Amino acid sequence: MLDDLDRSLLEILVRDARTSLKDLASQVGLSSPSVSERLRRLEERGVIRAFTVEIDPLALGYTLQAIVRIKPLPGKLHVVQKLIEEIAEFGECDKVTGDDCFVARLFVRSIGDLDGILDRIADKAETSTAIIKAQPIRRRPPPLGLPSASLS
Amino acid sequence: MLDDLDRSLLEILVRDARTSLKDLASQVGLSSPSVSERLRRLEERGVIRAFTVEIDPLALGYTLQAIVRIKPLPGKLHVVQKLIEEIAEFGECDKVTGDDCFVARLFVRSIGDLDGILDRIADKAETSTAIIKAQPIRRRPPPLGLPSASLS
DNA sequence: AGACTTCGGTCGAGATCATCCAGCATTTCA
DNA sequence: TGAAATGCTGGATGATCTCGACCGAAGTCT
Repeated sequence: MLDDLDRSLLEILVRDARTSLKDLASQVGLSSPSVSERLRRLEERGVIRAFTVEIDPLALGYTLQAIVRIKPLPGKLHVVQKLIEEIAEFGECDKVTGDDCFVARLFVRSIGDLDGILDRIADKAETSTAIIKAQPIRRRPPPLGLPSASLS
Repeated sequence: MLDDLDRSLLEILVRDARTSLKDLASQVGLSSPSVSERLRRLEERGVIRAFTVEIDPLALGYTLQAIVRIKPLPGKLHVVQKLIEEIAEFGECDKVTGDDCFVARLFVRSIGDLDGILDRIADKAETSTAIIKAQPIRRRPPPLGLPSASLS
């Protein structure tokens, strides 16, 4: 499904999505039209979901991040999910197995904001919040290697 | 610190990091050298942490994701943190307040892999794992608006 | 006030890059 | 075996980026 060249291209683009076709081409040993075509197909197939930019939340004034576990009250699941989606400060949300239904990441500018946002769901769900003190690993893709690399 | 033009540029780039300088320029109403200079400074200041590509984990064979809460045994904190960093399948890890010290995202290709990886830290930490069933919100940046938009 | 400096911007020319197209090698399959 | 499909290359052409020169507004110093 993905060959070595595709993987090399992805690896380079993960590090710098603005690498020119020419550079990509010379790094993987192809011509630029070939690279262009490969990227087009990777996007088309959905392997590449998006070219994007990673912004430092601090630069936008978000000095605090929290992981919030959210357990909607009976019958409130959909309302809560919709609410979460609408609150732009939620930067990520997963629906998981187990007692807490959602695990979400919240960006806030102050403890006050945190309180304000959690208040908005307080009557529809139980929440439990953990403030992020450090980020040992920031978002990174899973290993690009062949399906066998689990025992690194 | 960031003016409206910077914010517009970031907004465009979040959607497509490969937008050409010329397009950026015409969309925000500047010349391309100006845009180029602004991007350079945004990178230099660390506002832009990276231009990157978002890859569908499924395309790499990772059919399963889990959120793992990890509570190192007494004295094992640093060993555990190092271990997590070294295991490439951890796609994200935050150190948080509260009882569980780390909250991490794990990409795996199968339940077997999940078990294998958790085994590697089982003797150094208590873990509790929640399988991700759906992703209501995939990674997105916090609102780019001015510091006041918290009460959306 | 007037002169100087800095900062961020424009413009235009030359260099660089992306894209289009024709053509070629390889593979697949009836 | 031959036809079709695939994926590559190289070169021409048009688009884009970069660099230097210059400009004007705003702040600073005498």
